[in-house]
Order: sequence, then C-alpha cells, then structure tokens
Amino acid sequence: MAPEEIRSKPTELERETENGESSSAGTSAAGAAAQRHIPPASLARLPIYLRALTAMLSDGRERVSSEELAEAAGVNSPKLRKDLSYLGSYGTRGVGYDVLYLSGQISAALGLTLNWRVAIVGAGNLGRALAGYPGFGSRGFEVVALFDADPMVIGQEVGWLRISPVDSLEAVLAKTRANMAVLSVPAEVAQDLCDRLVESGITSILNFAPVVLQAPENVQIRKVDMATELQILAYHAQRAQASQIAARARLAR
Amino acid sequence: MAPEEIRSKPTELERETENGESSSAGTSAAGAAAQRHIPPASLARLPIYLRALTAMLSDGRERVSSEELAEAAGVNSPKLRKDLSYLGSYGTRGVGYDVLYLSGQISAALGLTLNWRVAIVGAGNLGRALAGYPGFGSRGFEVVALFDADPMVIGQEVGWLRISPVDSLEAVLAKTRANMAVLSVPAEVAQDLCDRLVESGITSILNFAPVVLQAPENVQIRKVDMATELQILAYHAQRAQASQIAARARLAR
DNA sequence: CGTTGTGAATGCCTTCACAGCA
DNA sequence: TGCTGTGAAGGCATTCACAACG
Repeated sequence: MAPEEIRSKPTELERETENGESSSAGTSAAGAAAQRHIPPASLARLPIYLRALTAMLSDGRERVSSEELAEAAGVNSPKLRKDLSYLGSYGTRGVGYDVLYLSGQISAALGLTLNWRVAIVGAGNLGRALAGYPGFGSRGFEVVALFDADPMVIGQEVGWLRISPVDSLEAVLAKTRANMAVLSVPAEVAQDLCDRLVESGITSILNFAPVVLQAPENVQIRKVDMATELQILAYHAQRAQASQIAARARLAR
Repeated sequence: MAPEEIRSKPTELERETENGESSSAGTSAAGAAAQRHIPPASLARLPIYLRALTAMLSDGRERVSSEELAEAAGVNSPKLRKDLSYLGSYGTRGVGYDVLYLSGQISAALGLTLNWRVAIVGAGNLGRALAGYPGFGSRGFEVVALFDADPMVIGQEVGWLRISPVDSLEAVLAKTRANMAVLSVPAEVAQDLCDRLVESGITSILNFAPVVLQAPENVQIRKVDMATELQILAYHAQRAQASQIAARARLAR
C-alpha cells in the first residue's frame, strides 16, 4: 500500500510543512503524500506535463528545460515553473529538469503510485471504448469491473473482462475492491447508479452522463461532457463568423 | 443561414454595444449575435443551465427562480444570476425566469440557432459512441461524416451514416460542408489529421486524443481527456486517504 | 413583497521580472 | 553564464449585500 518514492537524485527533499491542521511536531508522514495543497488550476495541468514527460522518456530524452516542456504542454514557461514549484524544487538551475526524476515526482504528487481499481458502469460503445483505453493501465489505473443492464451484453468479454450484471453491482465492487468508478450510462439512470456507488463506499466518480449528479461532499465527482464542449466551440465559431460578416459589411460600405 | 431569434416575450432586447472594435454608428448586426463577450468561466456553465432548462421544459415547467435553477445546475444562485447577466436581463424581478424564453436566449447566445455540421474522424468505439450520441441532434449539431483508416470498417453503417475512408477526408469535408470536427483517433496520428482538418478550413475542433495539438490561433481547439480527469480524482482520493491515516495516527498516539 | 440585476470587495490565477544558484 | 524558483503586481472569477423593480 505505502507507495515507494521514486528517486534518482537524492537532494533536499523532506518537507514537513503540513497543510494547516496538525502542525507542531513532525507527524513524519507514513511514507505517503504529506505534500501541501496544489491549486486546482495547477493540478489540472499536471497530467499534461506528465504525459509530455512520458513521451520524452520513450524518446530517450534525459533532460529538459522549462521552456521546452512548456512548449510541449502548450503553456508558457513561467506558468509551468510556478506549477512545478507547488510540488517542490525538482530542477537544477542553469541546467533544467531530469525527465525521469520529474515524472516520478509528478506521479507521486498525483497519487499514481497507489493502485487505483476502476469500475466502469455502462458497457455501451463509450464504456467499451473506456475499457479498452490504453492510457489507463500505463498510469496506475486498472479496470477491474465492467457493468451493464442489458441481458444481451451481460457475459460478453471485452478485453480481459467479462461484463457483469448491474444487479450485482454492490457484490462485484466489494469482491474486486474497486476504489473508483466511471459512469457511462444513459442520463436517466445516472443518479440512481451514483447513489448505489456512493452507498458501496466509492468516493471518486468520473461521470460521462449529461446530468449534474448530487452526492455527499466527501465524494469527488468530475464530469466529462462532449455536448458542453461542442457548445463552447459553437459560441466561438459563431463570434468569429459574426465579426467576419461585420468586417465584410464595413468594406462594402 | 441567418438564424431566427426565438421570441415569446418581446421586451427591451436590442443591444448595440459592440465588443470594442468598430464602435461608432450602429452596424445593426445581421440578425445574429452582436452580443458582448462572455467570460470563459461563465461560458462554460451556460450549457449546464441550458440542459437544466430543457429538462424543466419537458417536465412542463414554465417559470423558475434563480435559486431553483442554480440548484439544478449545481451552482449557487448569485453565480447563476451573474452569469445570466452577461447575456442580458431576461428575468422578471419578484417572479423569476420564463423557462422557454430563457433557454431560447441561452441557445442564441451560444450560437445554437446556426446549423453546425460535425465531422467525426475516427470510428473506433469512441467515434461510434459519439456518432450515436443523442445529445447532438437535439442541439443544432448534425453529424454529417464519419471517417476511419481501417479498410475493414470503411463502408460500414453507423446509424444513418456510412464510414468514409480517411483518404477522402478533404473531398468529403467539402461535399458535406462540415464546419466542426471531432478527433477520436489514436494519439500518434492526431496532429497529422488536425493539420489536414485545418488545411480544409475547419476552425473548430474537439480533440479526444491524448496529445496537445498545435494549430494556428484562429483555430479553436478544445480537448476532452479522461486520463487527465482520472488523475485529478486520484490526487483528491490520495489526499483524503492520507489525511485519514494521519487522523488515525493521531488517535493512536 | 419577493426576486432579479449589479457594483464593490475579496480571493485566486497568471504574468512578470529578477534574485538565487549550479 | 543560463535557467530555475518565487515575491509582487495585475487581471479574472466569485461572493456578497443591496438597490431596483415588477
């Protein structure tokens, strides 16, 4: 359980600055993350950096500057450096960052050294796409269960998994010791299944259904919604179009 | 082409306040949106409000207060009101909002009254899931083409569409007059296809591939990445776990 | 009288410039 | 000398309280 910290550059590292509560003497942190809290906006970019670093690693790259990494991640370099500074000082001035070391540190900060056991609820095209997504396994995420309600698909195999009946949700979650869930079900049943997941002790849910889920606040819910994204694109496209028309009208005048 | 404005409460509406450039005399706006610019954070929430309103409409609901709508959308009511205020004053003090009217106004602001013709590139499980997604058609988005590179799937039918060879991308985009694209292809080929889309005049792209795409800045790109979302969940779950362990350690002391 | 619309205050995110260090 | 790490400044976003108004 307690994740080994990936090291390769043993410099100053120990930081005892707790996150506010329980200050005073060193609680010394049972191996795992006693890191201070990362601002949400920065947190959301860390996976991007990690992905870029991983790509560099497989290219055999050993060092990288903030400038290059920022470019690869599509941000500017001061932003990148500030983001990394929330984790610690893992670079070398005048040189740059060690690719392997930095990726290890980001992984640790994100908690990817732990074993995440993901249950996917809903085995339609989307659920199957997710189950077969290669990006999962490579990052400490293991899909341990796949559910559906349709008797026609229950029992089918997808990759290494057999689709379980959603009736047995609670039992299978317990047996597989899943600690995360992905909801890829129709909107109408999403809230009900969310409730059952929460009831079963799941506290991290990724929701693909186009509804706002209600859950206790100790449950972390994130949503992915392509309709929303398309609508935002439509807004910008419409504006671009409108200002083009306006420009043409100005010319014609 | 020029979208009809959905009306049902003809009050003060005309706003000529252009977005900065081209001020002076009334350019009078060719029917469409001459609205002022909406802050990104608010913009991202409008689709959620719209979805909640649509659900209320189909429940036969006619009026709603900011409090109720906020609840349904998972935000607090001052935030909702401020967001709506960027569009205009569409409520009635002491009463609330007309559900139909407000949803029409949000749709118009987002540009959903125009016809968006979407091409989906990549017909794997994800691409098929997207092609069959019911949320598209209902919001002014029409899937007009579906591409794949695999000779085994080219020619297959998905819903009303036949899968086209990606070799004919440019030709089919032109013929179908697509003005938006969704990329649901493997990461390795995403940038190449993005380039071809841009070359063909597409300026709005929704990217599901786990790479940062490079494109000219007049091209709007949005990304959806489940690996990123899961990693953010992992971060929070790990923290919750860590602070639980810390609490237990404090008790044991 | 109840609910919207909005200035003002607060807090968070980003940018910038440069100090600090290998 | 060159690149990282970070305080300080500026710009958005959110919150709040209340004025405006049907």
